[in-house]
Amino acid sequence: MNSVKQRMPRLLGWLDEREPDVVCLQETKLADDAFTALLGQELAGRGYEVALYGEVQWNGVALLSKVGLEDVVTGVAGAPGFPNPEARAVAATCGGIRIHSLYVPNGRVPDSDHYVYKLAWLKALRDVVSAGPAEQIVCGDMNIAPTDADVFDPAAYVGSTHVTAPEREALAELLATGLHDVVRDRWPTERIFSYWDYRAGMFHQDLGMRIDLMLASDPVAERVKAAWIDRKARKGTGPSDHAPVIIDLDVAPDGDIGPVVPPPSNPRGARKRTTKLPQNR
DNA sequence: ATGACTAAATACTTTAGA
Repeated sequence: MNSVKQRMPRLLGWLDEREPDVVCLQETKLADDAFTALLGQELAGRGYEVALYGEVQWNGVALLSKVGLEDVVTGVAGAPGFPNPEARAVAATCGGIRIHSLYVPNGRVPDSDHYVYKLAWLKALRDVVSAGPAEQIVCGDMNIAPTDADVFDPAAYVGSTHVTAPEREALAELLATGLHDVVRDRWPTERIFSYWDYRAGMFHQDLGMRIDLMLASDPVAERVKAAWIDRKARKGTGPSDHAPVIIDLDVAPDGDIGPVVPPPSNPRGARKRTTKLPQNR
């Protein structure tokens, strides 16, 4: 979000456009009471239950759900603070899936105190996910580009955080609990970024990084029918510097995630689409 | 030239982001 307060009109417009069942927000930069005062009514009116873990100035995460919001846990058990606990994780069970909305620490400079904090935080996260149920989604601003294909120019990031071997190893250990990077799996060779620096026209030149990830366990990954980065949401006036990542899940055999919607009756017969769809860029 | 842009607290500047 880079401030939910600054992004409120865009957020509400995006919710109305996409109508997601579950939404994970990061970098809300708002204390919980201020979040509720600002957005409580707007979200309730759209059918969302809300779980919040915010603070006054920085960080802040949220989970919105139309399909249930049970067993809410804030923070990551066993994770360090910097030095105090920071509002970087909220988890809940929504429609039968354990969902984690995460804002992984930045790391700032390799080998700095903040970098050590980032790695320790990720290790604690791995342990929590490892002990979690079979159906999980681990998502948010992971602040790691999984491979060099996930940055516009690997040479530009040498010596920077987000691409170092220990960070990528920490991500690999998280994935080794049984998670799939479902957006990369869907677009194995495409240039796809989720973050572009505000400066120097980086977005307009498509010079970015893919650091916002949607990681799903096996039974959830099997239900992914679409997965993409909503680059359009980064355009226009007053955007965040990140774009939303979206996945569309098929309804589970037990009906998890939303009501089963009957197919529309179409007495005149289905019409074939003949116009070419625009590219998502 | 560690610049550029955006946001926050508290404040007219510093810290943070990545």
